[in-house]
Formats: sequence, structure tokens, C-alpha cells
Amino acid sequence: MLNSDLHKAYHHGDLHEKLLSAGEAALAEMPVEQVSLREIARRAGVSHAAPKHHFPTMGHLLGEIAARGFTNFIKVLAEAADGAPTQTPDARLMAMGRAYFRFAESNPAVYRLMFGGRDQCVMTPHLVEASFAAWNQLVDAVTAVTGPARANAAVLHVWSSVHGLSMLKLAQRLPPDILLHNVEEQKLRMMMAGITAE
Amino acid sequence: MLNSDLHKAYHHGDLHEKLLSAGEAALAEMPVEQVSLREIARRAGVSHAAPKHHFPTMGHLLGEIAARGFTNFIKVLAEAADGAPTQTPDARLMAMGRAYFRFAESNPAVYRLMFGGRDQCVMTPHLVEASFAAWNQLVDAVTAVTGPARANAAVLHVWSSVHGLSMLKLAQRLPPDILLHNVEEQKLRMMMAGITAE
DNA sequence: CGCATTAACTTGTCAGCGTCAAGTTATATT
DNA sequence: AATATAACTTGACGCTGACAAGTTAATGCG
Repeated sequence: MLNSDLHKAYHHGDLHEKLLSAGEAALAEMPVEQVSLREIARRAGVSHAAPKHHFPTMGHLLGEIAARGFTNFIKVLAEAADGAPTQTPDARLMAMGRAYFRFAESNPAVYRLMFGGRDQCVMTPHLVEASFAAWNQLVDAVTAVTGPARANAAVLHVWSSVHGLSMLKLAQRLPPDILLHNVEEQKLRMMMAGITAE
Repeated sequence: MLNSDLHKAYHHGDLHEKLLSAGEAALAEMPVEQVSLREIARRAGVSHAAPKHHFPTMGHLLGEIAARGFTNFIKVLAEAADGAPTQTPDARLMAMGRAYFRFAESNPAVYRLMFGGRDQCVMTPHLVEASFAAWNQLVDAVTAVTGPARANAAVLHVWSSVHGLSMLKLAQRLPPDILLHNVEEQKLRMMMAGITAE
């Protein structure tokens, strides 16, 4: 077997990578229903069937983009925690929450892909691994606040809380007048009350 | 102008209605990526272009199915509240929460449609109206618990909490071992702590 | 150094999709 | 009974994801 990194450079620089970034660009720039495998190939400057040699189906390509989304997501949240004004467990968790909202709002298409379930993505091992890594990151941050005994339930509460609000905002299911207030801060406060109560 | 109910019965019984129910059946029975306009027409026993006369695009048909989903959703939650063992505001809200989880789990495709945003559905006035009616129903139930002053923030907390957990479960983003516990009850307890604290 | 191997990519094709346009059928009005 | 019109069908267009077969070019071996 040869070095696979070199293999991918036979003709293009690295089409595998280029397809992923072209897909991310497409998702960021156009409505998701217009993002097709052929459109991504077009953006990468290759023929419509070229992706086949790097991803067996479009679902695999999207799954890989979602996995990269989780990896990036983990990095952003870690940086946010480290950048919290005071390095208490509560402040770090709040900072991660704010970063979470920001991530969802500025990467809506990838975010939906990450949490869209099996509909569009194929659940490759890489994707499963990346999504569980994100979960574990949150487990650590929450455990620091609640202690290990209540951690599991608290993580569930924290993640579903921030995820739920992010999705409702993306789906535009919140009455406009509600959005005039700082819904994210309200939500984070009530979330913290839920995990620290008694 | 003629009676529009009679109009719809010219050839079929009522194709408008039949398309909606055929679409609901398709969403319940097959993976969502296989549910096409032509598949729905097939199930309704008409040609592939017949739906055009009742819904300008597939997005409008799906939007109408989502709107019916909200109407049904409202009914289910109201019945759950009225069927709560004790008729206190807290017990009614908890019963609605449990019914919410049950609805999402037993109607996953329609539920995703309802909260999927503009991607698939066209936001017809009917859909907007139905989704805000669901919001208002929740406002009433939550106001009974918190009083009017904290109601807005509490509704946001409640809806995003139950919605977030429902979506995470549907998307299978929760580690399997977490699901061994009764996550819904845990979540509802912490949610209530969040809105009643202080 | 040169040839065979093989991976990377292209071209062509297929069925299926949503939508539009034109033609057909059957109801309802006059 | 004749006509207008809404409901539905048929056929077409460009697009999609996927597959098969052919072409190109870099690698490894002698």
C-alpha cells in the first residue's frame, strides 16, 4: 500500500479536501436545497462523477462535512471556555453556551446537518465519533459545575436547552416580539437554575 | 363564485384532502427522502401533475401538512392537560410536556416538518397561524404556573427545552447509555426548576 | 530507463424528480 | 342542448444522484 496522502494528489492538489471545502462553501452561500453533489463538483472544478472516487454517496460527503462541523464546534467551545472572564466552572459553562448559540447562528446549514439525523448524512464512524466527542466535552464542563452525581442529567438538560433554542430560532418558530429581548441570556440563566437547584 | 367544497369534488371525492392524507401516510410509512410529489400523487391515484391544481408547489403541500400537524399537536396537548391527574398548573404543564415528547416520537417526520424551517415547507399564512396558536397555547399553560411577569422567558425556556430533547432523540445524538434512564422525566424536572426558581 | 499497473478523473447514460404547457374530460351554468 | 370552465392527463424540460465504461497520468517494478 502506498502513502494515501500522496495518492490523492495525483491530478488535483487534494480533491478529497477540496470537495469538503467546496461543500462547506456551497452550504454557506446558497439555500440548502440548491446544494447538490453536482454543484459541489462544479465548485471544485471537476466533472459530476469525480466525487464518487472519494465519497461513495452524497450522504457520505455530507456526513464528513458534519463531522468536520463537530470538530470545529468543539474547538470554538473550548476557546470560549478558556476565554471566559472568570475561570469558574459556572462562567466557563455560560461562555460555552454563548459560543454555542453563536456557532448555530453563524453556521446554520452545517449546524442543521450536524443535528439533522440520518435524513441527509450517512452516520460514518467519523461522524459518530466527532459528535460523541462534543458530548464528552460538555460532560466535563457540566461535571465541573454539578459534580459527577448529577452530571448525566445536567448534561442532557444543558445540551437540549441550548440546542432547542438554536433550532427554534433557525426554524423561525418564535414570535417576533419575543426576539426583542436577549433570549439567549434568559435561556442560559434558567438553564443554570435548573442544574444548580437543590 | 361557486361553493368551493363542491368544486373539489368534480372528479374525485376531494383530491385536496386526499393529497394531504396521502402525504401524511407517506411520511409515516417511508423514509422522508423517498417522499416525493409524484409518490404522493401515486398514492392518491392521480397523475403526477394533478397536485398542481391544489398546491402550487410541493413546498405548499408540505407546508399544509405541517400546519395540520400543528393543529393536531394543539389538540393532543390540550387533551393531555385536561387529563392530568391533578388539575394544578404545574401538573397540567408537566402532562403537556409528556404529551409533547410522545407526539414527537410517534410522528417524527411530521414533527421535523413542523420545525424544519423554510427548507422544505413554504410558510403559508395557515402554517404561521397554526404554529403561533401552538405557542399561545403554551403561553397560557406557562402563565398559569409563573404568573404573567415571568411568562415570556418561561415559555421560551419550556418550549426550547422539550423541543431540544425531542430533536436530539430524533437525530440520535445522545449516547446510548444516557437513554437507559428516563430522560424525559429528568428533563421536565429540571425545566420546572428553571422556571420556578427564585 | 521504459513498460505495466492502477488510481484519478471524464464522458455518457439511466431512472426519477419538480415544474410547466398543452390537450382531454366531465361538470355546471345558461 | 350548447358552451364555458374547472379537474385532470399527457408529454416535455432541465435537473438530480448513481452507475458503467473509457481516458489520462502518475507510480512501482524490471
